[in-house]
Amino acid sequence: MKSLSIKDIAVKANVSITTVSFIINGKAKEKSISEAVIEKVEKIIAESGYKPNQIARSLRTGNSNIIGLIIEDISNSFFSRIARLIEDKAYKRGYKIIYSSTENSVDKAKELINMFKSRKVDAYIISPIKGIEEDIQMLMNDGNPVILFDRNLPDISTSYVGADHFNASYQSIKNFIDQGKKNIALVTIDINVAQITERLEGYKKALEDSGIEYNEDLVLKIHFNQEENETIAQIQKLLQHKAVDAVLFATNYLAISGLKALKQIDKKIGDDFAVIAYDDHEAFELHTPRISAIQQPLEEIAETIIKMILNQLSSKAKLPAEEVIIPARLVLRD
Amino acid sequence: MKSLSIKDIAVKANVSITTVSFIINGKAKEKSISEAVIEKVEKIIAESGYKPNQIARSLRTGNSNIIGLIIEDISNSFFSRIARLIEDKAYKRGYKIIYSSTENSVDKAKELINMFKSRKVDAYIISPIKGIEEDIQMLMNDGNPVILFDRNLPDISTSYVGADHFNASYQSIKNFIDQGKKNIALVTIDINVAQITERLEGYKKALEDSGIEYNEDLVLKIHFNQEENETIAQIQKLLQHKAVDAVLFATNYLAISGLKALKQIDKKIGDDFAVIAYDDHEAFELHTPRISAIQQPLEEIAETIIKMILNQLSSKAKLPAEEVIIPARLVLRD
DNA sequence: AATTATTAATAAAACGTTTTAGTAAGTAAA
DNA sequence: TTTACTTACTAAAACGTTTTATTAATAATT
Repeated sequence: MKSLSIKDIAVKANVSITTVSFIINGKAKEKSISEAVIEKVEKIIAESGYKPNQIARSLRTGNSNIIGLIIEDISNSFFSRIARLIEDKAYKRGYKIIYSSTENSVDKAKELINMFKSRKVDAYIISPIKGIEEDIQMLMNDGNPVILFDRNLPDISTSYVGADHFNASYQSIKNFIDQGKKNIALVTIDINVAQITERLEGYKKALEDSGIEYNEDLVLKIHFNQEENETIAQIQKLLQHKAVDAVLFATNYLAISGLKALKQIDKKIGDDFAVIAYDDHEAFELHTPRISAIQQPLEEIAETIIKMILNQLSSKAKLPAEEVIIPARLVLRD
Repeated sequence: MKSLSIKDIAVKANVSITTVSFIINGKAKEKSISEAVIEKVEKIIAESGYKPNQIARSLRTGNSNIIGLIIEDISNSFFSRIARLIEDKAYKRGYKIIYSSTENSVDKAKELINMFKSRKVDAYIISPIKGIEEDIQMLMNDGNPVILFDRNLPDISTSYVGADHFNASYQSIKNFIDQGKKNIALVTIDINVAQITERLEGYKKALEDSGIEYNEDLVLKIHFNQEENETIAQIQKLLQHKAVDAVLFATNYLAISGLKALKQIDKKIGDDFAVIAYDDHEAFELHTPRISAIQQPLEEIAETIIKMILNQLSSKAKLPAEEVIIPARLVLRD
């Protein structure tokens, strides 16, 4: 019933708790425990199926081998895919992930940080939202490794990994222009984070560089958590009333709403109307016609995050904040 | 730097650790601590931002307020959506979720169970795979609440929550037959779990009840983790060489592969060829034509799981295993 | 006046580890 | 023959809580 403790093993082997602990932790050699004892204890451990209590271990050592992952919403495919990759890579290095979704709520994000803190996670991977700068700063002051990803907070100096949103957006618009598009719309959200504003900046710069005047009416900013029906209606209005010949959607779910919008009105994607989505989605490959998309290099982002975390964990000194910007890829379809 | 402990609070308030602990845990009244002391201590706690160390707490009390969630793959939308719902509902009741993906590997699943065990999670929610029956039985023997979902293990008596796969499948095939379909195919996977075999049984029974003979050539069993390209090729072969006039895909990712397969060959979904997918997906609503799908009641499943877990957690005695089968819904499109 | 209850608090044990600081016995060096 | 090292092992403290048992003072009851 009750699970075995190190003491039970010690009694069975007729040695001290200390000795068992040394053996468990691979310090037997270093602490000059005899071969005979090592073997005996290891045998007993294997036979009994004893597993050290990680909680007691954490309490004593102060670390948990757990990394906290805070994202916006695990049911969004961008996050679930990256979570899966991070989980995988962390697992291979002996770390577990606890994740939780903020749902874009500052309060929930703060609560999550507190809960991770009181569970003594070893490091934090956060896709942040505005309003938690102070909490993040406190984590760093306390000496915790913290890596932001996807979104960066400008007012705070943290390590960050993300795609080159500005350039990806710039290239997409350039691509439209090269195809001869004149009235290029952008459908984005009204969230004030770098990752989103960069997409707008890329859009503006590409127009400017090609001598096309920026027209505010062609930029639709969707309220970040409104009902999808309203979003669809707004997009329909944008696309019906203007001579729009190309659209960049700043997120994949906006693009999905956009495609739903198009289904209901008389506007077909084709030679005289082009669409690109930011962040790929299974539906785009399947859509008729197939939808072009900007792919963020998920694998590379996850790998970089884990490497940076492990670096910080293994270095005693606090490392300087490091920003890694990874190019995104424009995948043209049909 | 170093975080505050209950001792720091006790010293500051000039009371004992015990007193502080009673106050933190809402036992002040019951233990007849005076109003004055309660106020003083609470003020100090609020001002200092002290948060109890959950690890120490867990070590002492033996529970963690954490529920372990073991699923196949968090990047699969069925699981990520259900994970999100479970997380949400658990959170509202004061529980946190740690999830991890098994990737359909027995070894990884066993490891995960061990890791949850050594972290003393309070309960387990598992979408199981064959081969871990013993480990699950051990969890239950140790008195842990365990709920299986999505898939059930026949050889073991556990609480289970899942959709009525047999009937959903049966209804779908009936629907095809009512439309006059004669050569109805099933594309499924070669995994031997109840949830998948029930879909096959529903298919067979519906044919039988309508006097259509079961034809093995119309059932394609895909190897569960093969390359998608091969899957697509196999589906194409099935659909090209037979006079197939309807297909039920037993999972949403098989349906997606199927739609990709159809894109490449000369077979259009329409009056003389119908398709239904098991488990809905964003892409289906968007596809031209829109794809009919069987929707599992995610919300209801998640809610039932959490209720059952909380029930088991709050009851001292071990409750008998309970199976809840929830009807699924066939959503016909276009 | 002596006993019993109540109130308001606390000391100390326990949870299961890791790790520091030993000890005791044998070996090598002086 | 001391002195110093090495080998093989262990006792006990510490991590930060919760909880049981206890105390001391005051109030209520006989």
